[in-house]
Amino acid sequence: MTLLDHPDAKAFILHWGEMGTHWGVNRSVAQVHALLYLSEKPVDAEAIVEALGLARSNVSTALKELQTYAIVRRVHVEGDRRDHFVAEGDLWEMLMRIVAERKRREIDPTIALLAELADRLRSDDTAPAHLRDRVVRMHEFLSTLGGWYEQVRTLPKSTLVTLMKLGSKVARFLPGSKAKD
Amino acid sequence: MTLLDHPDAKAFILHWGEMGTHWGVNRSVAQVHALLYLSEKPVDAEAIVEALGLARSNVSTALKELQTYAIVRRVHVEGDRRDHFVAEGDLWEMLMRIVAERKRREIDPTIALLAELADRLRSDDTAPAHLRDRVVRMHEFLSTLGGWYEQVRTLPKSTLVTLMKLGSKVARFLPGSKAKD
DNA sequence: CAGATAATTCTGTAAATTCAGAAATTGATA
DNA sequence: TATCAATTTCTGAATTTACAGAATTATCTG
Repeated sequence: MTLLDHPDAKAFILHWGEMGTHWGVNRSVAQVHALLYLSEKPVDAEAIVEALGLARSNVSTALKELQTYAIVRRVHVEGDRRDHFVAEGDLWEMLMRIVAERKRREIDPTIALLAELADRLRSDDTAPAHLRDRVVRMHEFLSTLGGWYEQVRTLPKSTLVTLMKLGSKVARFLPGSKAKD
Repeated sequence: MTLLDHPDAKAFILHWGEMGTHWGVNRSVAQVHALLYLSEKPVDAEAIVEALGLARSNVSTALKELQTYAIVRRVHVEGDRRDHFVAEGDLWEMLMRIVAERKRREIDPTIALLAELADRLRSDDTAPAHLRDRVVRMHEFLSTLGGWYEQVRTLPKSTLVTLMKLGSKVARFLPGSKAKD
């Protein structure tokens, strides 16, 4: 593969793989994603195998995982019966989808558990007050954060980008703020 | 330890430990943190060992790690020469510190690498245009995100809480928005 | 300063994760 | 419906990571 011959492409892919391992995604998954992200055209599984030196099976698993994150999709290339794959090119979109999936997998179940614990502790006289307080607080915190996320994700991307470009200047527009920096 | 006898405390700690493994922190570190978070009083290392059934060495390592995140600190308890530890109780503060540390450890080096790659690709005629474009875009994206974070973290916590409670309603206050929901 | 206790670092082992190859399945074509 | 390519699933091996215990270093007390 010609793309992979480029040392900077290789550096990107290797680094991306390491990043993955620090963020709860396995190295192969992250590398496959990096390769697809850099690639101009849809790539088939066999080409990924050759480019990254992974086993066919791993590539298959990685592609499946990336598709559940919805940051890679299967496309059909005319005159070729093999499946080809492309990565989401819009980075903002990519980030949103990863966040959505991780929330679904990990945060939501955590909130559910905390709700249960908090609920039980509230009606348990024998429970140490401090324990109750801490669990309730954590539940409230994550729920608030989750609720905020659910709201913000409904905003159009353009609004989000505007907000981000504003940076700390958002504060200016809040009601009750004397407009200064 | 009396706190740990409570089944809900145990459930919290175990779940927190699993969460850790999905977010790039090892189980012991997350469990020690959970225990300290739930505990009313400062806890010494030996007590943690007994409560969680970990080796003394692991507890030592975990405490060190939590201190580099600055979400646990050492406190002195009168009349006891052993070190005792307490977790940050303000959850918002806790989150900010974790984010800060992970950015420092993982995001900043990534941005630095991308800057280097993007720079080299810009002055490399032989590089595929698409590769250059993708790397440059990723660099810009992460830089923007990083810059946004650096700005937002300077805002007072109260402002941040206000912003969060506002949720999607922030959009209303942006210049050029016809105030509706 | 000697003895004791606490804390950290080092090292071998256990556990968990990742991954390659084999086997099984799917699905397209003739 | 038989065949062949493509893809996925399963399983054992290899690598990596987490951890317990031993050894070392630091700190406190009398």
